[in-house]
Amino acid sequence: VAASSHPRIDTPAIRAFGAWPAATQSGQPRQQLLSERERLALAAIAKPVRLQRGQIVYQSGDPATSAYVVSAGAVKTFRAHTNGREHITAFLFSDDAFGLAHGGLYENSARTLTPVFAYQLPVAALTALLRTDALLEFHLITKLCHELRQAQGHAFLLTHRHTHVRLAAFLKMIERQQFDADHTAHDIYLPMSRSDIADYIGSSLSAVSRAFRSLSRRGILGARNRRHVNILDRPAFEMIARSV
Amino acid sequence: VAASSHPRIDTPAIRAFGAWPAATQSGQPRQQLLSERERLALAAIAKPVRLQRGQIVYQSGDPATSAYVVSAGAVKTFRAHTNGREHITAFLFSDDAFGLAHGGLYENSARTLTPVFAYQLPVAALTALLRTDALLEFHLITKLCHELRQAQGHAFLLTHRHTHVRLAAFLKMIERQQFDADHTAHDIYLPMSRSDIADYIGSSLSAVSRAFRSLSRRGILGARNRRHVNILDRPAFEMIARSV
DNA sequence: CGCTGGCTTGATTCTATTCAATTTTCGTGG
DNA sequence: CCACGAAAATTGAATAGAATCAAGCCAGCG
Repeated sequence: VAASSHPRIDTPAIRAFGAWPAATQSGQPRQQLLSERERLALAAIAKPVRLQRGQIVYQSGDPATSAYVVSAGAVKTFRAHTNGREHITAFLFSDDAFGLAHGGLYENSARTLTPVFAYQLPVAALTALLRTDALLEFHLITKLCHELRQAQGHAFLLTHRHTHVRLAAFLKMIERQQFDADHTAHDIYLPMSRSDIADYIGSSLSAVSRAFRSLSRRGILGARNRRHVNILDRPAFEMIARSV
Repeated sequence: VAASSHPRIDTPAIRAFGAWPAATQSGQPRQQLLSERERLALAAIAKPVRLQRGQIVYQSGDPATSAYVVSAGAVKTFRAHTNGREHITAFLFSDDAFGLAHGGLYENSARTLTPVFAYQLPVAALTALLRTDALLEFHLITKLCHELRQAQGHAFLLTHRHTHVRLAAFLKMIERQQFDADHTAHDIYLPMSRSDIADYIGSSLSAVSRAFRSLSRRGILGARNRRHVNILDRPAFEMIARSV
């Protein structure tokens, strides 16, 4: 949290892997995209919000008045299947953005998984700001490319037949997220329920449970408890996840 | 082709549904995002290319030297599964853009499905242009949001258990695409093979074939031939596709 | 210490995959 | 223009993995 290239200040931050080799710094994973100046510009129009765990941020179909940038905590975005089940489009963590709209209406719903600290950016002010700041826009484009790759990766993950493969790919994704945020911690923290995982990887709750069981019975996965797991057999794990 | 708001000129065009209600014109589906000025600016750095059917545009992992804008024809982007099968990330048509990179390398491979006329935009020139043109960037952001929604929709589609539901959702997506491009034609043209459809909706070739059969046996789908289908029972079709 | 919701586990059912055999379509050269 | 060969698509039979339904377990919390 401390030893970042930018000191931790109370302004919105956005991180992503660059689409193109970054002019500023290359090979560096998922670096902060915004300069101090840009973060201050965003902070000028942003409203800091604290949300408690399990709170709805917005509903699919609501008028899209704001975009959001997560500063701390975890959020899921989702939409409803006709059968009543819920499809999770994405899990969002620190320095991620959400609030995608279509024709002025939110495309998905959003709910917090933990207590969340976020910045709320009114779209009117945001678009006005963007029209005048080409560099800020460029950084936003980089972030959007990142989210697009993530969404494509999600779709790719979903095409695997075996639930344990989808689960391994999912865990790898979360691990990567967390490694980028904090290089020290070395178990995987899962802020979402088994049910949420099921709704993200497109399996039933039972299948997810069985897949966890299967991976730990085979000595590939260990668990401090249900929300803290760690990879015991890295090669075997990669072998399974790389099926993705 | 003729009665567009912009006369058909030899410059790159990009279309998308706006994320926010368009300031210029609202409710209008998938409108042209670029002004004459912007298209000319892009044309100045673009190289027009003609590609024959089935040609590889680039391979996953190649250095990403250019982005592409399709002017006419159809393209697929895809990546390989470890089992040798191919996962199709997207089908691209007129006024769509492709060439997404990660760290300077192409994320997917791209191959034409038909003869294609496209504009090749060198990334160096493109990023240079973007840094100076905030409005062009803003339009690009709109397009990226559109592609992100498409990718999320793709992932959503993939979570359905029944192949005929995935197929119906896919056909609806293609129909929508083509309706936006040409409001007159009223059968659905499928430039891709059954195998490509299978690789997009995440089913086996056999399952796709059976799903087509099932829909036509039930009188929901008609077919002039394998590449031209039409909806016979719209309510039933929507009922199935709306499961998505 | 017991309750509640999240999670695990078991038995059954069902659909899609797989493998394999045909049939159809399409491009090419006679 | 037709015939051929190759590729694409359809169809069939057997199998396997996942969904579903339902019952029990566990953990965290009052």
